[in-house]
Amino acid sequence: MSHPEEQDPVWIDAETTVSARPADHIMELRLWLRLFSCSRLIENDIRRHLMSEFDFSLPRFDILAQLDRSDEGLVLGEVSKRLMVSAGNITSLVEGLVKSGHITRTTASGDRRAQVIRLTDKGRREFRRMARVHSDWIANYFERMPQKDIDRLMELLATLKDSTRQSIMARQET
Amino acid sequence: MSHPEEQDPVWIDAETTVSARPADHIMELRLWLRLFSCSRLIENDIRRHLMSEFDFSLPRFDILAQLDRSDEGLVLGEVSKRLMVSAGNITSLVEGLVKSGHITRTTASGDRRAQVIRLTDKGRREFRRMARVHSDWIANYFERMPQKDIDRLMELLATLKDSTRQSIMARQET
DNA sequence: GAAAATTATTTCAAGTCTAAAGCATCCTCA
DNA sequence: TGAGGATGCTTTAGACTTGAAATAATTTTC
Repeated sequence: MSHPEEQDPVWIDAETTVSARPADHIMELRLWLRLFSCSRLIENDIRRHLMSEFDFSLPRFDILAQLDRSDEGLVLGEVSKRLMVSAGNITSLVEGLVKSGHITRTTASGDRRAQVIRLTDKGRREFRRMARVHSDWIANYFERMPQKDIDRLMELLATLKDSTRQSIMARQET
Repeated sequence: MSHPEEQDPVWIDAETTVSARPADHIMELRLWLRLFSCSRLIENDIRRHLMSEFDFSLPRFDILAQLDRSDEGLVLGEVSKRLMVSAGNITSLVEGLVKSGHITRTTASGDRRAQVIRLTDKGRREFRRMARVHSDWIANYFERMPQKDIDRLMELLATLKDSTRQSIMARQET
């Protein structure tokens, strides 16, 4: 990630170097890696526990979590967007959840292309049983952080999300 | 994720409710989801660009990135640990990178179980070509954040990582 | 109102990922 | 020194993931 082969031009003095080295971005890179490793650390841990304690995969859990909030169910495309995974991926997960009796799938009234999925009673019951423990795990990760740090982190991540979205948008317009 | 079915016992008044609802953890849950979505947003974007501009997958790039920092190469287990992916996964990625001529693999001197991988000249050259652009993308994500927010986020994520690690350790000792 | 463009989903191939089992090698300690 | 355990890696089966192409339905446009 460092670029030892990129030498600063000799006419750049120390002062200039600090303020004008657009090609380096070392701090940003480290921040990204740190963000990523936090995320991965937690995600892996959740995945393992969900599997070992409930024999349920994280992607399946994530879909149920989205559905638990909406009684009217959700269209597949909406689930795909919220979980930030491809549409093709959702198809097979939904198929599995229908087969295991956790959700139902019906054609949307008014748009025969769209599929609406909903939790079944079994799905809701089992999701909530898992969610109760799941939320305890999560709380544990943050347990050793002061409340004010948690609040601040929440704000900063909101800022980052906005910044990132804008950056992605901007590139797409090009 | 919300638990509408969990009613507070009636003897808990409003005051108590605020300070003593250990089973809810709504803020922590939201913080995790926000962290996760930031991470996923960025990761997905990087993956897409790496693929479309260099026809190179993110997992392969990640391995090269680890190797670029160490001239003496790395043992597979070390790569696995740093990237936080399973050992079995590394095996096939390494196989591919050897086949495409980006890295070499040799048995570690002194331990015939261990495999050391190193960048080839081609690997280093191609990695750095990609890394240059890659670090620009990263910088863009953070571009709209004030420097002091970036610094603070860096600190808070370090705190979170520690907190999370301890939480995971603590559970494993049980 | 029909062609063209868009949208929602499915299918497919190829790649990534994990956990668990297996193999080979190394280390420990009596 | 040699049995037992630990370590490093590979193999395997199965689940997840993506992007691209295909299908079907809707909306737009002229």
